[in-house]
Amino acid sequence: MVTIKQVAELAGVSFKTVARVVNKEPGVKAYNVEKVEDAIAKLGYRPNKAASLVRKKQSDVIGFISDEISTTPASVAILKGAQDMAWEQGKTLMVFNLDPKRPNKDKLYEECLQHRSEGIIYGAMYHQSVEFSELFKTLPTVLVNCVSTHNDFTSIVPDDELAGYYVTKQLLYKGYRRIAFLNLNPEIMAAQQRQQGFLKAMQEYGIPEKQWRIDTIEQVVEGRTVNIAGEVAKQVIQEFKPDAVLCGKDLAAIKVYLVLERLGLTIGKDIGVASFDNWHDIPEILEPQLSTMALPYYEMGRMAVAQILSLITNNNKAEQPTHYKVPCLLFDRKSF
Amino acid sequence: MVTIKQVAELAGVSFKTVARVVNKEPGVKAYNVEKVEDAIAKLGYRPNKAASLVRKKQSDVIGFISDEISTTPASVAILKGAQDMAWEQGKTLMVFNLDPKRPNKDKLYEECLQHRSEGIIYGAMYHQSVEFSELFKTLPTVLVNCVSTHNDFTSIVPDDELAGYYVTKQLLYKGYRRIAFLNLNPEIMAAQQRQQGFLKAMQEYGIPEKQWRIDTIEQVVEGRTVNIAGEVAKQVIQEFKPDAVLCGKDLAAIKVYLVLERLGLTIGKDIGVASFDNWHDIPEILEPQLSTMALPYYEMGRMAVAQILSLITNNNKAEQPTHYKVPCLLFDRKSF
DNA sequence: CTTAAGAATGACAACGTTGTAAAAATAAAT
DNA sequence: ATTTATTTTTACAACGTTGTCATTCTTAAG
Repeated sequence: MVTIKQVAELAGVSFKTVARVVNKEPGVKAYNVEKVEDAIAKLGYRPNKAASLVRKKQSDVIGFISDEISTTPASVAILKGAQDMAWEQGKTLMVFNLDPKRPNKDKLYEECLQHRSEGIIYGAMYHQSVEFSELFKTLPTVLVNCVSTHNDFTSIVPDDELAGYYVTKQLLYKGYRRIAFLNLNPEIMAAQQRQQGFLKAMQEYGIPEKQWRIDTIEQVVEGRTVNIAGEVAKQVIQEFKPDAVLCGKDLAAIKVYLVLERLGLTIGKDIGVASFDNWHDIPEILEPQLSTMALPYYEMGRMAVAQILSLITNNNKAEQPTHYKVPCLLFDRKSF
Repeated sequence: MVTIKQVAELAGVSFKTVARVVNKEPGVKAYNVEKVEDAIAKLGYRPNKAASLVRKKQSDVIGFISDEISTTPASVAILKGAQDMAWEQGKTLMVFNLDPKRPNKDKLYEECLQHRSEGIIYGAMYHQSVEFSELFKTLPTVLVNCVSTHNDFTSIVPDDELAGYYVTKQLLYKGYRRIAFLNLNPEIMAAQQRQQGFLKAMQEYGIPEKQWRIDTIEQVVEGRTVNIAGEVAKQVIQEFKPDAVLCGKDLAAIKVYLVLERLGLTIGKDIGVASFDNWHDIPEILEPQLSTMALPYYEMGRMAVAQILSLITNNNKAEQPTHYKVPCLLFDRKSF
């Protein structure tokens, strides 16, 4: 690899002058700038970020640790948002995935430390509560889509309660009065909070208990989450005969659509369907198109980097960690 | 940040001895090892990878550049595979996404060069042909899910022709004789090659032209790809009345399922459905479960890193680039 | 033409490591 | 006990940058 000194030699100036040109520092004669730039182009010189870091003690790298996140399509958007923001701010993201078999967060954190990351973002697949060791206090650290069990980190999560409340209210507002909520695994915070929002809306409208029903579409068997949306949907719809179904995720809504098609019910007329996620093409591929609460993952990713940067500039001073709840947006289509 | 010298001072040895302990070099007295390890623990020392790189000229970093890949769920698995393999081999992946608005591959390549990446993986969203500048010849470079327009890079792609051939043969073998192929955008290599495989199988079985039909479920309007699976599926099924439908992707299969449910046809009995992708939970959430050709993205990601490592150790010597076609696996479920 | 001030350039230390070679300590052989 | 061989430790240069400060070159003023 060609170094700054080789460039200097070819350009016939001192290597410090080359450094000035490379870093766009002022005070270099135009003819020298030209000579240097020619030499750089000719030799194909690229500054060595590592050497620069050693001297400057500034890596411009932010670590991104995720629990499986980058394989789950729903929350890939977090990564994308973080990456876009990081790039805009002249930072580079270093991405690590937890090994699902031996999930060792600390090991990855160590890796980030060795690369002299300036901060760490930890992203989770589902909105949940996660335990962190003291090690995570080393650098400015922000949690996305999860909170710490001791609430001792700045976190960015979707406002699932508000989302549950809002979509339920919309259902009620449009006149639906017998609603089945096919919720996610209740161990997940998202499920709990949405349920609270759901209940709050029910209460405000004074809907009696017999007119709604909550079931879970995920079962945890030996640590693995099993999707039972199919059977549950069929059973709930046939037994309870709701006039609207609220699904915990778009994938479950597919299942509901299929059941309803088979029963000959017209979605959006005979029965309403709503959901959470707004996952890629799914809501638009369904017919009628699915109305769903979009989870603001992309925005959350951006916010995470923004928060990290703010922590860095404030020198991570131990003020109270902040907990951000990002509102979700209803994509109002045709299914209710 | 604490340095090796501070550790040496506390341990009462020279900093070179500390370096030996850190790098597990032999020839340090046991009592010194202990003193050093104590000091390291007490001070929380972590080796500075950047400083190490400057001296050793070995970054252990592999660059991963993708065109939108990490936002498209189908191929996120590539990234995961690459990351797993990299981690196993003691390498770190540095991930960059192309900005879809201003897709400047070279800029990201430059970034990797500045970090002294040892090699670059370029991953594409769809199996396609991509043009690369000379810059990409700088480091050992491997393409995943795409090939270069001049075939001048080692590439790893799914064997889409074989996949198309195989799944079609399976359909024919099971007795289906009137098959509609709802193919992806024909500009994409995946679509072209699957079509070749499809036709080859048709020919081998001597199926006359009138008994099959190929339509496209994606339209390119002003650079944007628009999904028209819905209308096409409905139209083809009603007009052509196939006894089997082969879908270009699982998402399109959802659409086909919905159409068939409405028409009262029983999938797997009245009509067969097959697809490509094996995308997350979708094939299993459908009923009957969808038989689909799984694209070997995870494996391709792993292979990419393996190839990079082999190129690195062979010093990237300009032998002919190799083109790997990875076979796809049929997940044989219940839909045909 | 001389001088002073300011602009441009250069010399060199420093960053935290690794690599090399020399020095010191220990063990083995005489 | 002395010498030799071996193991362990240390001193110091090197890596490619950036930061500091001294030096040289320009330009303008006297």
